[in-house]
Amino acid sequence: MPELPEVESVGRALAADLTGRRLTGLRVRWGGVFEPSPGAVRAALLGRTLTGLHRHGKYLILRFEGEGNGDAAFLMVHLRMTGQFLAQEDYRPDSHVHVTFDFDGRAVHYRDVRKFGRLSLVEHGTHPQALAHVGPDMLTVRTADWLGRVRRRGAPFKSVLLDQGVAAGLGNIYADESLFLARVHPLARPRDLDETELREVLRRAKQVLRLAINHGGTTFLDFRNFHGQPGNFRRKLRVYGRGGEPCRDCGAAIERMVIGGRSSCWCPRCQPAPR
DNA sequence: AAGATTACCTGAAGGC
DNA sequence: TGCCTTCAGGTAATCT
Repeated sequence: MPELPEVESVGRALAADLTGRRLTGLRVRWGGVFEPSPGAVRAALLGRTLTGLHRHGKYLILRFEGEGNGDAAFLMVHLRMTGQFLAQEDYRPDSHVHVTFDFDGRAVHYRDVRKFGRLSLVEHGTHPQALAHVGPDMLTVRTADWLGRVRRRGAPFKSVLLDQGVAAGLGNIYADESLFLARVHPLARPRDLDETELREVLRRAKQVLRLAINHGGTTFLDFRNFHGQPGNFRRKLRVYGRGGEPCRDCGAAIERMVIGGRSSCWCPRCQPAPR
């Protein structure tokens, strides 16, 4: 599932391959991925050049310029659960490929088995509001800003980390990993922790995100990897998906429970239960 | 009004 | 050519 590190990796690959190229074709098999509509996206972007790509949390924002009315237009991408961009030369689209972009003859396929992902047109004027509901990026948020956002929260820390309005980018995997590294129980409430503990959670979150980026992410299919193999961070995971298995640090059995509707794993010895 | 629950989707896995 | 249920998780909408 793409979280911040996987989205970062996809974005880097897209930027490296497509920046400066012109969108010459748009083949749509299932128009439901586009907001507000395939026609609007086609009218706004076809014939224009991809001039920049930016990531914020789990969003990718593609900037298109040239021709048109002179103003830049943006395509805001969220891969949700199973969205992928694939560009292997010999790739044969299957029934889950909903859109194929042609960039000067180079085909880039958008594939999404569960159809949760969205490719949203953002017109020039509405650009500032497009991400208004999303908090600062988890990788670059300033400590004082983040502390102010979490300090009074009474929900389980696990849920606060997943709240993209607080800070954007952590998903279920890296939220569990961050709490393990910080030695904080997922049910601990931010308002009950002291500032040192809160700072440690943020420090560890940034650390694990950077580490995962350097390993190519955990589960996404990198479109530059013609084998379609996943990133290799999976083997580094300390608690996520390891319920019942021994903690790599202390050997205790990793526990699992549902918190805020999300499967959550932690080590009962390394992350003692809150009082 | 923050916190909890459900809807959106499909495929894998497991029980029987 | 087995059928059915459960699970997986990001976010928006809908609840309490």
